[in-house]
Amino acid sequence: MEETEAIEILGALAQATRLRMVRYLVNRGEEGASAGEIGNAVAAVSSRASFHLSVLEKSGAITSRRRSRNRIYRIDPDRLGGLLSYLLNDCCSAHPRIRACCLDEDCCR
Amino acid sequence: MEETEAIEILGALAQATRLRMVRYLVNRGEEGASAGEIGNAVAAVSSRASFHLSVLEKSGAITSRRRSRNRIYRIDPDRLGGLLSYLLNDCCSAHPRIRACCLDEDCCR
DNA sequence: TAGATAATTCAATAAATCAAGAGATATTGA
DNA sequence: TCAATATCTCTTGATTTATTGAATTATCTA
Repeated sequence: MEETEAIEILGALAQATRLRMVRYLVNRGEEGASAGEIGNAVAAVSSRASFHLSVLEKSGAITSRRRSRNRIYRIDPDRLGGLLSYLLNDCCSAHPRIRACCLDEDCCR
Repeated sequence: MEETEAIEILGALAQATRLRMVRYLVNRGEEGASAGEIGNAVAAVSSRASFHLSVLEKSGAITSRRRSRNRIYRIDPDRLGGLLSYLLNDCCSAHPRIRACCLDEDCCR
């Protein structure tokens, strides 16, 4: 992953509404969710939800496709995994202590 | 880790100069580096380096202490590890595919 | 103590981001 | 085609962030 791509995803995640959207979509899995459902889940009015979803999609963290009247959003696991790999393996040179935190859920709180 | 803490670190990392600073500091390890060295390494004038270092320190990604005339900065591995753990285990519910990317450096590019 | 060095703070400006609502667009079904 | 539904785009204003150079603070050494 390129630095500019990583920065775009990091910036997309660095916002409470958007981070909650990602968390919600991870739990929805393959099924995904419509913009309306997501907006409801994170308490955002439709225009706000649409804006934040477009930021997430532009960064590549999520994908979408239209299904009837709805637009269904899903996370892109490879993309999110790619970001984590970039941070851990590339930026942090697989630092042993940082790596241990990822493997062991109870490591760093 | 709290959501607000994670967002602050994500926001700190979502900027090219700061991400390069972190990458540089990871490679410096325990030894750390002075503000001047870091500014040089990332091609930032002193006031800009100071500003970005303070953003990183405020987020908790790095720590500092004065040593003689210099201020020495170091990464906080537990804090960075905590962020990765938060993203992987908490936000992404240890999603198998995302997790695989972290463990296998060649998984998601 | 005076001068040199290292880093931070300040002031000014430019740019980006966020929020909410109004209106526009796309899709479906009667 | 018309009305209803779902989503997106645009506008406005407020807030935050980034950049630069000048001024300030802290520290060391001759």
